[in-house]
This record gives sequence, structure tokens and C-alpha cells, in this order.
Amino acid sequence: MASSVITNEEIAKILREIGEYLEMEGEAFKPRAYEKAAEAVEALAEEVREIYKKGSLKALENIPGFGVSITEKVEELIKTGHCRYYEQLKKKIPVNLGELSAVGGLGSKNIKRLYQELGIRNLKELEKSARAGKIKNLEGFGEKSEENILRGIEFLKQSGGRFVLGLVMPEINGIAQQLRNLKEVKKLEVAGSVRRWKETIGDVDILAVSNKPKAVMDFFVSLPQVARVFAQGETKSAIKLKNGMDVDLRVVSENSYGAALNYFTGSKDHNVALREIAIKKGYKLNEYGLFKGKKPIAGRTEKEIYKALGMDYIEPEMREMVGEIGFAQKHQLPKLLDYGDIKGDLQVQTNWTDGVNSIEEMAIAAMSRGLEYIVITDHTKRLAMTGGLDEKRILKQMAEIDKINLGFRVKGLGFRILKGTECDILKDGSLDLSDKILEKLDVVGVSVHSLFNLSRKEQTERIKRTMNNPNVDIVFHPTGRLIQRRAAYEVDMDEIIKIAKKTGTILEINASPERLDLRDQHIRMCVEAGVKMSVDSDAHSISHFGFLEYGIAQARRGWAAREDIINAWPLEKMLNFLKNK
DNA sequence: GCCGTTTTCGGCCCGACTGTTTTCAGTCG
Repeated sequence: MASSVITNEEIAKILREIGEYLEMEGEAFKPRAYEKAAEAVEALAEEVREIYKKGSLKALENIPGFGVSITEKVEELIKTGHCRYYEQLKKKIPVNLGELSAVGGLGSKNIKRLYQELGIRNLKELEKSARAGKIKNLEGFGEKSEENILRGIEFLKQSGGRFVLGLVMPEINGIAQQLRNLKEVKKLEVAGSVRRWKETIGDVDILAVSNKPKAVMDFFVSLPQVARVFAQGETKSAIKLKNGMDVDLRVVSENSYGAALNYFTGSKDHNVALREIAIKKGYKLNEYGLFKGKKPIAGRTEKEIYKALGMDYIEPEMREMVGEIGFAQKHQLPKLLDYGDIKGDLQVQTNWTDGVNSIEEMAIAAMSRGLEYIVITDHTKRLAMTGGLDEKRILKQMAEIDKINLGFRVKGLGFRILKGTECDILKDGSLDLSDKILEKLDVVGVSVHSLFNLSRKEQTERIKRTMNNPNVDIVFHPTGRLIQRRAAYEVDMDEIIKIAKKTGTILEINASPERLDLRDQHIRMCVEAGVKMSVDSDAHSISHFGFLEYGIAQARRGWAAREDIINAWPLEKMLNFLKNK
């Protein structure tokens, strides 16, 4: 039989849909089991088919949430591309679950009823029935339900449902600040996936302390950005913004603030695990606190809750149910890289190629953000559309950098501009600049900007070859993905990490909000393998240095400590490390 | 269907709000 090339995304989708079908059947716990397995697959850095290829059934069973039954079904999917169990379920209720359950407010139970009573199978048919006024006549549905469905469809059409964090963060911060400015608000924090710095978010959860919640809620639902109000109560309100993003606001008492912050920060699975631990200790944990019977044990701060549960405090970026609970119980959590730890930026573009600002402008902007140095890494000639540098122009740029540095020294500024490149990797893994030039640079970064469709083997070999070049220091944005726009190219990251360790090559955590490349699971693999990384803004203008924060957050999501990130080290130590490659 | 300091059977997180209902199911996080 032809071997199938099913991806993790496809496997997760099928597992999740099996869960939804089982929910329609009224099963109580199986749906959650399938959902958990789907989440585990999505969190994997490695393709499930590769795990199976290497370790067969045994290796699959080691995936969290995979028992006998799910392992069997996933094996079938890998081998044949089909799962008979899934297809049987699908035959009974042949609907496009992905489409329909993306409609807000519409769950499995109602999807089933809409199919059985109106024959609705997909978004288009749902819209048609809703517009024809057929849904409101069903028992249990009504005018409002029908309206909500239509609005849900409208939203899906324009947004796709999730937002890239870095693109919506300014608006979120703006709303949070307006709320903080109210005299009725004593304390306020953005929780949820925003606080965990997930790369994309589905909605925003804001938490506040106030003794006049009604005034806060009234202000919140009448913000000018509000497109509609879903719910307005004393403790909880929910709105949709004009850009399509949902925002929830919860108001709690001071005594519950820590418990609520913990609860609304999630992740959901992390919270479930905490509650289970609470139960085992004879407590009950909810958003109001940790209780023994009716007696409150903890709740004002998150720290006291973790402590009462016998654990160390867990940073929000780690709360993804990827082993953090066990480490916290054993008091073995790493001390994460901090937001103030980055001393310099190793990838900066200027107006010599596709950047907006001059070398000097970029340097001054970096300085004003508290950085001690930047590396100028303009593109090379193969990237013709950016005006990439050839040997002659990069030599000229190096002279220019010397001149600016001299000017800084004269003024008594300690800031340094280093010479570098973002050199294109050619098809065969050779480079777009000669070794003679590369030798003269302080930092050599290399990037794949072409031939994204090479086979996994060719792409991996291509990048490996550059890493074996002693002049190459860093692989920039190692997987090439653009969040929500372009998938990563096929590359064997296990192998890349192995070679990085062997050759002392740095792998970049590109902080640009649409890249965040390496992704969190790959960072964790590097940390475990002892491979060093850098956090770079990839700035193309002076405002882009602000991206570093997203890169630091990403590093923290991958459990990186200061010693894992070379541009968190003193400059001389970093340069020595690169020299000794 | 998974899982194990409650361990191979019997549990599995908990509460707010809505909409359509006279007491609750569905959805969400």
C-alpha cells in the first residue's frame, strides 16, 4: 500500500471530530478523551507519522492521551489515510463539522438537531435555512438563536476566527488602559491566551477588581470599538469589537483576584489539572479561591494558590499542560529568560536593502530601547527584489559602520554596531556571499528564502550544509513559516538540532509576530539538546524593535533560560562563543 | 476512552450566562 503522508493537523482534526460525533451520541467522557488526544497531537513538534516510522506502535502510545483505542485509529490513519470508525460516524451525520462548529454558540448537540430536522450539512445550508426563518421554528430555538447563527456566519466569513497576537495587541492594550483609567477600577489585567503569549488568540479575557461593577460594565459595553454586546451581567460581560474580536470582562472581588486570574489565564487543561490536584488534597478550586469545605485556603494571589497546592509558581507562558505541573511539584522548573534580559539584536535590516531606516537611525532607536548593540544584517544579492548586497556593496557598508561606530565612540556612547549579513542559502546549501567576505563579518546569519517546496530530505541537507560552514553563525527563521499565511517548509528539525549541537550553530527565535520561528516546541527541543538560540526582532524599521518582546515570550513558552539565549549574554562572551564554532 | 500517591476499576473541573423555558439544556472558557 502506498504510504500516506497524513499531517498532524489532519490527524488532530479527525480525532477532534470523532469527539464531537461522540458528544452528539450523548457519550459522557469519550469526547473529552478524543479532544485531549487531538490537542496532544497539535502540541507535538514532530510529525506523528515520523514518530510512528521510528518507533512504531510503542512510540505512538507514549503520546499523552493515546491509549489502545486511539493509537489503533491513528495507526490506521497513517497506514491507509482513512479511519473506518470516523467514517462510520460521519455517515450517520454527514455534516461539515469544522465549518459548523466554528459558528459561535453552535455546539455538537444543535448541529445534530439541525441536520436531523432541517438536513443542514454545511455553512451555506445553515445560512440558507437561517435566512429563510426555518431555524426559529424548531423547538428549543427561537428568534435570537437564529439571529446569533447569522451573525456567527457573518463573522466567520470576514475573519477566520483567530487573530495573530502581535497584530491585535495594540488595540487590546488600548482597551485595557481605558478601563484602568476608570476610578471604579481598582486593579485590571488581561488574562487568557494573551497573558500566556500564544501566537494567535481566539478572544480576549480581561479581569478586574471593582466595588462598582455595574459602572465598569456599562463603560465596557459602550466603548466606541464595540460592534455588539453578547452578554452583560454584574460579574461577566462579553462584547465583539468591530474588528471581529470577542472580548470578555470579568469583575471579581479582591479576595478572589489570584484565583480568578489563574482561572481565566488558563490554559483550560492546566486549570483542569490544578483542580484535580486540589481535589486529591481535599480542596476545591474555582475562580473564587481554593477552599476546604467552605473555608477559604487561598485566592488573593496566584502564588499562594500554587503554594497551597504544593507547587512552585508557574509562569503564564508555561501553562500549556506540557509537563509544567510535574516540574512545579518537584520544584524543578527552570528560571526563564526575563523580559529585560536581551542585550542586543542580531537581525536588523536597513535602507541598504528592504529596511526603511538608515544604519544610524536603527542604532539610535535600539539604544533608546536600552539595547547595547545591534548587528546589521541586510539581504544578499540573490534576493534581488530587496536590492540584496553583493560583495562590493557589503564592503562599502562595513566601512560605513566603522564610521558610525567611531562617531559613537567620540560622543562617549558605549553602543556598538556589529557587521553582519542575512545571507541567502542557495539551492545546494552553498551561500550567496563568498567565504572571503563572510570571514570579515562579526555575525553571519543565513536564511532560506527560496525553493520552499524541496523534499524534506533535500531541504534538510541544504540547511545542514550551510551549518557545516565554519563561517556560519546563525540560521535565521529556521522553518520559514508565516503564521496563518504560509506553512513551514518540510524540514527534519530533529536532524537540524542535532547538527546545531555538533557544529555550535545558533538557531534563531525570530520575534516578528507573524513568524515566531522557531516555534515553542522547537525551542524546548533546543533547550533539552543544549543548542543555543538568539532572540531577534528582524526589524525593518525603528518601530520593529518592539517585536523583541514577542520573541522573548516565545522563548519563555519554550522554557528557555538566560543561558540558552546568546544575546542575553554579555557581548564579549557571545562573540567568543561564535568565534569558537 | 484514558488513567493511576484513590492504580487495572471507577472516576473524570466548575460556574456564568443565554435563550427558551417554568426548571433547564446548551455553550463557553
